[in-house]
Amino acid sequence: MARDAPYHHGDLRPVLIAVATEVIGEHGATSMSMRDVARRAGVSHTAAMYHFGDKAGLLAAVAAEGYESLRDTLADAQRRHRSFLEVGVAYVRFAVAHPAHFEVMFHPTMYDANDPAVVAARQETAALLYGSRNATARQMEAGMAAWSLVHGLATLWLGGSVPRQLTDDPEELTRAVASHLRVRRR
Amino acid sequence: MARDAPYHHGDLRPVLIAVATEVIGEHGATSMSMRDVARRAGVSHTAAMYHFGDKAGLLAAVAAEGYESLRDTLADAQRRHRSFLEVGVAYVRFAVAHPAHFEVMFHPTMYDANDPAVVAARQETAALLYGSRNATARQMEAGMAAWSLVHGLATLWLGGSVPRQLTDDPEELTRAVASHLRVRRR
DNA sequence: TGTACATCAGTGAACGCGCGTTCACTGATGTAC
DNA sequence: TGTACATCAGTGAACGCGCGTTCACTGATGTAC
Repeated sequence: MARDAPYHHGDLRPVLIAVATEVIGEHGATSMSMRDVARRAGVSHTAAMYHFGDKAGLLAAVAAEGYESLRDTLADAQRRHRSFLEVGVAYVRFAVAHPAHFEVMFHPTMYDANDPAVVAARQETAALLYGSRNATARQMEAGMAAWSLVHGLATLWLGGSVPRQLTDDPEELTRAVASHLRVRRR
Repeated sequence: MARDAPYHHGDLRPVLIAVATEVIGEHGATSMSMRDVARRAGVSHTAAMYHFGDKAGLLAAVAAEGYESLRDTLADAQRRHRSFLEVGVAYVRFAVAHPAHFEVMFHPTMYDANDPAVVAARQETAALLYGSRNATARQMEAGMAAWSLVHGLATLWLGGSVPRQLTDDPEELTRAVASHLRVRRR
């Protein structure tokens, strides 16, 4: 790979993000190092510094990609099913399918949380969860209830806190758990 | 402190756990180092190795202490109020008051999750959340619903994902959010 | 009441390692004229 | 169509640092006789 590699990689930035995501999935975000990521990408570690400035910059890129991907996933579920339950199911499915992105996204002290790309995608994601961009306090509370439920379920699942007896399938679990709750009409 | 310290500390183990918790609260669990903890406790870092074997051992002790403390907190709320809502409120309050313990507890890859003290306290905690030690699948699902809700809320709060407009008080938020949901009678 | 000895609880020096960051540099590419 | 030059995208060596682990050792304490 390094044998016939041209001096200019041509597409290094997205490759580094993908490799970083892979490493984070294996060993966790704080164990990720720029040197390891660069090594796996077949490139000097200073090349990674060039593209992201520092380690926090690379993690910010992972977080931004995660929020964008989650936003698209939720928007798609919303458009196809027009069902809040299905949005929640899509949320859990995303978390389980992309644990590395999920981990980084919700640990904003690890990266620059004011990164413009992160802020934009995160706001768009939140708007989908609150049901509207200019939600009332009551709407936001109801949105937080739903968000908390699926976020907690996803987090507990990833952390291995869900009893094995229940089910092997996170999607099935989400439906079963949600069936025990209903939104109160106030 | 190091000037007149006796050769035998006399109570080093709990002190090291407390210092570790402090460090984790400041910089996160993966940034915690045995050397830093020992340094802050005024003791050689090999003394810390002696008590916990390795870094994972110290984190297991923090997790065990966390589960025991959470178990006591939830049991107390249950005993005093006989209300599931109050148990949930106590859960969120615990997480916000003890973010370091909370962080370690739910990242079992960081420590030896089969540590007997951890396993015991964790099972007792789970039993409180499921409402019973020998719960049926339906009971466990309902328990997971409540647990997910408060766990998600606590996690999102600690991660800074709750909009500032809502409230500054996590307990108030928990009550407001929970008021939008009711348990379905099936 | 001594005393010998095992065990417990700690010290401090040394090791090799991977890390992030900095630096001077090079090779490839795009652009103005 | 050339050519000069700026900019972009990378290299590789060097730095100082903190880390976990290991090692031989020491000082204090508990226990058997």
